[in-house]
Amino acid sequence: MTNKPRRPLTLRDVSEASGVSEMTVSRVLRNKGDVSAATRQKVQDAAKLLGYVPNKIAGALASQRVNLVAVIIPSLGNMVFPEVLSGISETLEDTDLQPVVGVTDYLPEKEEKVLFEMLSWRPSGVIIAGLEHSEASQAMLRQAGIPVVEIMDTDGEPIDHCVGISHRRAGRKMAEEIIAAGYKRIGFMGTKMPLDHRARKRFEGFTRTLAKAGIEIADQEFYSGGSALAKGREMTAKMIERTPDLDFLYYSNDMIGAGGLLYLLEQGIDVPGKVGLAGFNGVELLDGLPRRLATMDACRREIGQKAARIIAALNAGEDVPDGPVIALEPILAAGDTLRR
Amino acid sequence: MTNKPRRPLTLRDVSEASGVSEMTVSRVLRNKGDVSAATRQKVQDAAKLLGYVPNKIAGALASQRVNLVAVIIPSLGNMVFPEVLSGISETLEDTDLQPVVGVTDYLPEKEEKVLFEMLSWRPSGVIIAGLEHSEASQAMLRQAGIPVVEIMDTDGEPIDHCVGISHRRAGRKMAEEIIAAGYKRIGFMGTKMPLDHRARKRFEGFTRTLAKAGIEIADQEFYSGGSALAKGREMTAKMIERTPDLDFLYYSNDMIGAGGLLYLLEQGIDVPGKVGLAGFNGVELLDGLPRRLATMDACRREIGQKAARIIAALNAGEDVPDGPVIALEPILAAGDTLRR
DNA sequence: GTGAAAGCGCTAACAT
DNA sequence: ATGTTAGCGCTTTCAC
Repeated sequence: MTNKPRRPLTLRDVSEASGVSEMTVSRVLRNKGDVSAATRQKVQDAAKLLGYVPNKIAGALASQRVNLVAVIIPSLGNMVFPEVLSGISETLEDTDLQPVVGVTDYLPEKEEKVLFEMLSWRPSGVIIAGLEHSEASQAMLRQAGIPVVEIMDTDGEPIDHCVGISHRRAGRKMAEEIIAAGYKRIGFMGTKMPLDHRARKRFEGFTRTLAKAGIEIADQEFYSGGSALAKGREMTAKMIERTPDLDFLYYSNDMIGAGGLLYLLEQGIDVPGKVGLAGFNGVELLDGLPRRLATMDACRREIGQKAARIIAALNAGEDVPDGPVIALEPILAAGDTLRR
Repeated sequence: MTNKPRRPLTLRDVSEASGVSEMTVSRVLRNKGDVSAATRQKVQDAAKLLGYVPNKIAGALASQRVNLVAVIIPSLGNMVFPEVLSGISETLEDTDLQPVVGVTDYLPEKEEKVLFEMLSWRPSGVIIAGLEHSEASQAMLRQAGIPVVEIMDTDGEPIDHCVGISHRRAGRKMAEEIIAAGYKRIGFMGTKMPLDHRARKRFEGFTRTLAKAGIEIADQEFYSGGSALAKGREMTAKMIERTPDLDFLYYSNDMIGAGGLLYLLEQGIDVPGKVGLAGFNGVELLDGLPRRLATMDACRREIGQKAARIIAALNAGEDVPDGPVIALEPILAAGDTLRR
C-alpha cells in the first residue's frame, strides 16, 4: 500500500515509475499488441505497486468504444426483473461487455430520462423492457446507431431486435386451459397499472378467448401498492364474498395468486375442486407453497440470455441468425390448483 | 425525427445548425453561465431538432466530474438489496448524482473486480455493502480519493463512513427476547454462506447470548440454493423430526422462516404455543402470511437513504454531522409467532 | 453575453 | 517490440 494521492494516478505515473513509454504501458494494461515479457512485468509491477486504476473515461473517449450495455427495466422490486438481469449478466460475462441498469418505475417520462442519460454514456447496446415507448424514446433508440433489443414482449413492432413471449398468447393459453377444465365463473385480479402493457395484453388475450367460448369475466379487482401477498389475500376475500359462485380465480401475477391460495386454504375451501387458481410468471417462490399454484412461465432468464447474446453478436460484427423477433413459448405449469 | 446518423452528433453539429459557438451551445445545454434568451432558444431548438444527445464521456473527461455513485451489493435476488437501492435512488433523485449498481455474488474476488471496474469510471462516491473487503479492495477504496460509505453493518472498522445496524446486537436482542419468553430448546436454520458476514455475526450474537443464559443451540441446519421458501419448509420438517423437543426455531432470514411457518401450520403444530418462530429482515412479504412471523427490521431503506445523503453532502463539500459511523437500531417485531 | 485556445487522459495510426 | 503524434468531444479559463 502507498500513500493517499490527491490526484488520481495516470498512465504517465506508471510510465515514469516503470521507465516505459505511456503507449507501451497502455498496451500492457490492455493486453494489446506485442510487448516483451520483461517490459510487461516491469509495467505490471509498477502499476500494482502504485495502485493504478485506469481512467475508462479517457480510454473510451480516445477509442470511441464503451463496453457498457444499457439495460432499462421498469422495476427491481418485482423479482421478475432481477431474473432477467441474471440471464443478461451471466451471458455478458463471457464477453468484455458489462450491463448497467436503469429503472423506469413504469413511467414513460422516466424511461425517456433514463434512456437519455444512459445513451449519453455511449453504450455499445441497449436492452429495454417492452415495446411501448414514447416518440422521443423511439427516436433516441433509432438515432443511437447501436444494437437495441426490446425484451419481455413480442406483441408489437420492434425498433431493432426483440426477445420475449406474446402475452396475448399467454392469456389465451391460460383461458383455453381453464375452459377445457370446465370452469365457468371466472374472476380476475391484477394490478392497477394502465402502463403495464404486458399485463394488459395478457388480460386482453384472456378475456377475448373466454368471450369466444361465451364466457365473460364474472368479477374483477385491481390493487396498487403494498405487499402483493397481502393484497392477494384481501382481494380474494372480498371477491369471494361479493361473488360467491366463482369457480376460478386468475391472478395477473404469482405473488397475489399465492396470497389468494393461502387465504382459500385457510378458509377450508377446496382448491381446485370448488375454486381453481392460476397466476403468472413461474416464480421460484411458488415451490414452497402448500400447494403448487398453476402458472405460466415467462421465460425470464432465457429472455435475458438471448437478448445479451444478440447484443454481443452484433457488437462483435456477427450476424444474428434468428431474425429480428424471437418469440419464446410461454409454458403452462398446471400445478395443483387447476383441475384437468 | 431526422435520418439515421452513422456518426453520433456532436456539439459542433448543434453549433453549426444554430449558428452559435460551441462554447455557448455547451453553456445552454448545461444551464451554466449567462446566455441571452434568444440564443438559448435557438440552441435548444437546434438540439431538439437534430436529436442531439450530449457525450458524457467527453464532458466528464474535460470537467473531471462524473455524477455517478457506485453502489456495490452482494445480490439482487435477495429482496433486501433492492430495498436498499430504492432508498439510495430516491435520495439521490434530489441531487444530480446517479447510482450505478454492481453485484458481487458474495465473492471477494468478484467484489474486487467490480470495484476496480467501477472506480475506473471515476465515480463521485462509493456505497458498498459490508465491512469485510480484501486488502486490495480496501486499498482501492482508500486510494480512490472519493467518499466511501460502507453499509448494512456496523460491527467493524469502516474505511471512511458507515451506516447500518449491528448484527451482533440484532442476534443478541433476539436471543434475549426468546429467553425472556421462556423458550429453552432452540434450533437454528440458515444459509451455507461463510462469506455472509452479517448472517455470521447475527449467529454469533445469538449463540453467545444464549450461552450466557446457559442455553446451547439444540440443533442446526444450513442450506444453499433453491427456493428459500421451499428450503425453509424442508429444513424445518427434517429438524422437527430429528429433534422433536425443540420449542423455538430461529431462521437467518424471513423467507425460510415463512417456509417453516407454513409447514408447521400445515402439520397442525401450535405456533407459538408448542413452537415459537422468528426470522430476520422484516420483509414486506410477511404481511400476507397466515400468521405474522416474528422478525427484526434491518432498516434497509433507511440505510440506503442515509448512505446516499452522506455521499451527496460530501460531494457538495458539506460536512456530515453524525460522524463516521451511523448505527441504526434493529427493531423487533414480535408478530404472532413469539409468545410473550 | 459570447468566443478562442488549451487540454482532460487516454488510444489509433503511424513511425522506427 | 517500442515510441511519437494527433486528436477523441467536451469544459475550463481567459479574452473580448
